[in-house]
Amino acid sequence: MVEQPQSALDGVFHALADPTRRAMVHQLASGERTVSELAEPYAMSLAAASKHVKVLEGAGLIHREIEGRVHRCSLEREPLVRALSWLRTYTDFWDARLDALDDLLNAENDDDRH
Amino acid sequence: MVEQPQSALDGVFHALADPTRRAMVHQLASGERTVSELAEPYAMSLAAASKHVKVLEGAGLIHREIEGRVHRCSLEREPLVRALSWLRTYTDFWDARLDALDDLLNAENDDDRH
DNA sequence: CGGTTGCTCAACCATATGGTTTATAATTGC
DNA sequence: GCAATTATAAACCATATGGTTGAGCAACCG
Repeated sequence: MVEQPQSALDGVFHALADPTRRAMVHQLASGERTVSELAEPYAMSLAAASKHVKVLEGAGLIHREIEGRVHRCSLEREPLVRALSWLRTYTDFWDARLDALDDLLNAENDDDRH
Repeated sequence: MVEQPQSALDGVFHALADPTRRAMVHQLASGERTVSELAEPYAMSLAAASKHVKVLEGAGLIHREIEGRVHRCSLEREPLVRALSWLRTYTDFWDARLDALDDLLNAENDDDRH
């Protein structure tokens, strides 16, 4: 499988597209959790929750530390930052466009540089 | 319960999970595009591209203006901001944890809250 | 008018996804 | 050793997704 820089975002956004997985991220934000702990809030089998954890892990969003029979999961910041950066590119661009419009509307000078 | 409208994020993250759709967002960042223009760079049928546009529209990421037979699409900022905010919650939280750790390492007091 | 363009819709197909249940492996505890 | 706990794997199912082709429709053009 050829991993292109964009395909990393595929996994991250896809992982975050599921409300259960986002809720798991939320849980992990307050500290490490075992798979059982992550699964506990949801009306689904442990196996199903385990799959969600696997998707999050595959996207790099969590790190798994195996301690005996317990799998302890923790949040990884980097993929979140990468997704954030991607989004910011476009929200910032929009801001820039709005700013430019604002500049035009409030124009004191017509300094037109890019 | 930080987030009730989680289903809105479902659509946004799902839409952004596809590289074609992210590329379309990229195209739209530099201005309005017709469906044909959005479809042109990709090795897929217009119908397929049209579906992608529909997904983006369904997620609220683009607005469609019909001018005669031409559908002119423009980027909507708000869903991007919403996704960004969601992500920032967790990257910021991480920062906070690192800050807290930093505080611990430099500890002068054992303030023990989270 | 008739042809072409821009786009969507419908039907279809292969694969992915999210869930289930049952089975299995490894660890822990009595 | 045996039983319970923690978690994954495997098989299965329904639905969603992303693509195709072909039809159809409205709008522009000559």
